[in-house]
Amino acid sequence: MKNGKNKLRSHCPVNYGLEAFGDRWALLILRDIVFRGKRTYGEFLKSEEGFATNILASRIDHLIAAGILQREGHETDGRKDTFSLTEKGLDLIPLIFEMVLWSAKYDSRSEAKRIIRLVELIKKDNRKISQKVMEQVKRGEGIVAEYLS
Amino acid sequence: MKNGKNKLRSHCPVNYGLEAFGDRWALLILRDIVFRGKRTYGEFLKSEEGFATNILASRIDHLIAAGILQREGHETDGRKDTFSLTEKGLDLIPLIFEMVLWSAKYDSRSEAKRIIRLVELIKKDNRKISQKVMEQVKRGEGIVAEYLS
DNA sequence: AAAAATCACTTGCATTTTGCAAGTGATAAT
DNA sequence: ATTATCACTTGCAAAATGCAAGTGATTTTT
Repeated sequence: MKNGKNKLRSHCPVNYGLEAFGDRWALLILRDIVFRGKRTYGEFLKSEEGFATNILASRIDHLIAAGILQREGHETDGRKDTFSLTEKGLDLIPLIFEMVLWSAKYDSRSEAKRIIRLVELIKKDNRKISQKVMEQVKRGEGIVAEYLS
Repeated sequence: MKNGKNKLRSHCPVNYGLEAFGDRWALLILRDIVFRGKRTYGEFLKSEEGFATNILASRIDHLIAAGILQREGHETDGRKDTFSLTEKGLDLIPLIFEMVLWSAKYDSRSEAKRIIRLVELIKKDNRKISQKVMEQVKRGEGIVAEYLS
């Protein structure tokens, strides 16, 4: 991974996206925030895909440098920081949802089966449901129960 | 990169997408096909981001194993193969378009400025324009002139 | 028909990135 | 005061990447 200070290889929109968030681990952090309402380093670390501690730290730094994530001190525990999506990060939700749609269609064992209601809503109007979810995530809720199963 | 035979780390829809096409180079191949109408190894190699020859070969293999790309013999030149998107690959176009939208919004130097018309159409109705572009790409046209500038 | 060029790779090797285990220093809980 | 928890960093082996230099199959040029 390159850090935010290196110049981009190109300003092609696809390449820009890739360099900003298109890293395997970086996108999983965003998923954890959006779908699981996670907010701290320790919570990210518990993800089933298995972050290495150094990689997680470096990806968080990268996302912050890219203006996608922001860090604040934890309200009650001085050891922790709280991470949340900036406006720029929230705007990635429609893209993540398209990814969910695609995987739901092509992965026969997709866990998207547990969020059929949400998948239907994305299919119907991604922009609309994304807007709604962006508000929820902004309030720190993650994907709420109403979309599950 | 892991090859198609390794099992997935998870069937989370986001992770599935990442393992299938969510590699820096893999997505650039798709971009080259969709936006530039490229079809051969040599054409991909010329991309401004600079593929290494071995990486390009391995990513093509990966995309084929993932069922996103397909290989056919070139019509007139026996040294070449022609690569094209499968149905599964074409279905990634809406996702790529969301990426373009996001980059257009946040990269002040985005080359998306040269496809303002297309960006507007995506904003208005991604599904609709994607459908149209899918047909064009299927015919081997890449993004056509009407969307440029 | 022979020689040269093109094309799609593969190979070898140095550099970079990853993944794991084991710290470390700060805060919190007991 | 002592121990645990948390968010990292460090060190190092293993894997992936990037580059240069092949290689073998066509195709083009002479």
